[in-house]
Amino acid sequence: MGPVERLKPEERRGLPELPDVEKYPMVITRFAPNPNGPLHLGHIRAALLSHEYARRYKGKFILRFEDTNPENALLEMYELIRRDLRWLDMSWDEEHAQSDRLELYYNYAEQLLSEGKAYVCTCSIEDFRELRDRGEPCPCRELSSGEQLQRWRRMLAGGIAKGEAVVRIKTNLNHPNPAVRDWPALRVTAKPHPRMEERYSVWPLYNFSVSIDDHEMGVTHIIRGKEHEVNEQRQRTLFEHLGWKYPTAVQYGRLNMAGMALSKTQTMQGIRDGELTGYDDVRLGTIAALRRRGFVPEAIKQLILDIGPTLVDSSLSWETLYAYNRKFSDERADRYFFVQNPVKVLVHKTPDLKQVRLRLHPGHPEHGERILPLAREGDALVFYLAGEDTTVLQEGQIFRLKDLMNVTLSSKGKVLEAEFQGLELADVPKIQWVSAGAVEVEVIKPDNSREFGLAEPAVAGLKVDTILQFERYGFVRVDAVRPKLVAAYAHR
RNA sequence: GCCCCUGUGGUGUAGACCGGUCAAUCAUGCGAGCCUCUCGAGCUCGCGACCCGGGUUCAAAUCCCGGCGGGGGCACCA
Repeated sequence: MGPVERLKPEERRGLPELPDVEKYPMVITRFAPNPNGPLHLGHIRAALLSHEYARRYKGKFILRFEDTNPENALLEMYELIRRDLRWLDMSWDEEHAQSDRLELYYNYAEQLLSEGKAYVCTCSIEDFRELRDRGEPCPCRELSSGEQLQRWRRMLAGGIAKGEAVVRIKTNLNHPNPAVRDWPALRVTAKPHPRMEERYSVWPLYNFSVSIDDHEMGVTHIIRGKEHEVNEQRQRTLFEHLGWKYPTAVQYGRLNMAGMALSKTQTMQGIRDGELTGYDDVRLGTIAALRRRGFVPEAIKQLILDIGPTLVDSSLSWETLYAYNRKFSDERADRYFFVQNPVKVLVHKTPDLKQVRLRLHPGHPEHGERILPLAREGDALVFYLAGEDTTVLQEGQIFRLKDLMNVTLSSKGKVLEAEFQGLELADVPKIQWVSAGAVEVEVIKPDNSREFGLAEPAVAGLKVDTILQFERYGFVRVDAVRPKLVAAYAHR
């Protein structure tokens, strides 16, 4: 139906246009991770969207480490995060760490205190909350700016212990959401910072440093998760105090991966307890884990961009990720034979064959060939077949050793025996096999369980990080080659 | 409890702001077939959705109201 109408192919896929682009001379976005844990799919969504938009509008993309909590920032994370971004082919035009910018935050804090737009609160958190929930000011709020500055200097000089004082931004005390009222901007911390060590003991809180940096760095579009809705309201109050224009905000919903814990806290806890093997434990949804399993960055990127910046929560299935990944892996991955739980089979009455040469990739002859040598034992050729394949086979059944020969299973006794039938391609079940020079392989499955088997000799020359397909088994990445070959499993 | 967001097939999305061309897009999934010396890939065909109820209108997935469902936030974390 609609024969003419249907021809219209102009259906635009990809991200929607960013709002307000015309209001700015240049689009500037940022990715602002807390270096307290590994990046996962959820973080990457923020990064990828921000990066993609910056590139689309020929703007600027900033990487900013939000490391203002000395309690949980981890030195190793800065580089792991950069690595993950590079792996996903993201480049950034500027890089900052908030821990380098404390003087800047202090200056603004002082300005706000002297202008009566902020105050140093020494109330206990319980007392403050009680007043706040009633919409009433705490006693500290009423003090003169001179007294505020005095308190502030005492904070900076180390005269106030952790938890004893906090700088609050004044807001409307009747704001409908109590969480927004007189929110905290800077606090005293006790632990040394991984980068700055003992140099500072007063650290800004998220909403304060984010606001200042977004303004100072000229960020035009803030793309972030909807869990920041209330934070945005808080930040707007600060922008008003300082007479700044709030950037355009774009929010997206939560991204759930079926059956996968994306939580940073849980991940870190698991690693500490030894429940998980590391940031790249194959059970995790971290970028490091996906990389380890052999997912290709383009697949992850395309999937995330296809989901786009929708405000609705999405729960992704692994199947979808697999489908995206197969598209890329299938093109690139060379093929090899692998038999899980190998079972020995003797094939009698065969021609005198020594080896067989096969293409590395069925669709790409230019990838080259591999050689599978054949082992002989007396008058028979020796093969190893996957245990599961042999249990299904019946005595008398004819099947084909793929790319080699047809045989009939003659005995399923203690040793499996078969008889040669012919070389010509036949319409019978085809199964993978290995013979001489087979290599032991350990496969790490996505649940971190192990499977063992033998692969053809050609895999011995593979390097770590190679992505390949074990035919009829799945796509894997070479995770280690010594002391033995270990492969991490991605998917079928 | 309080503040806020959201609801299109099994899943992820397009369409919604500017109602009609939407008997609703694309992908994935599932089913059938073709192709292929892999249970992978590719090709063809098929299955499958506008949360519910009102209202506005000649006309509603699209606008309004109510209900129900899902989610986020209410840290001296980010």
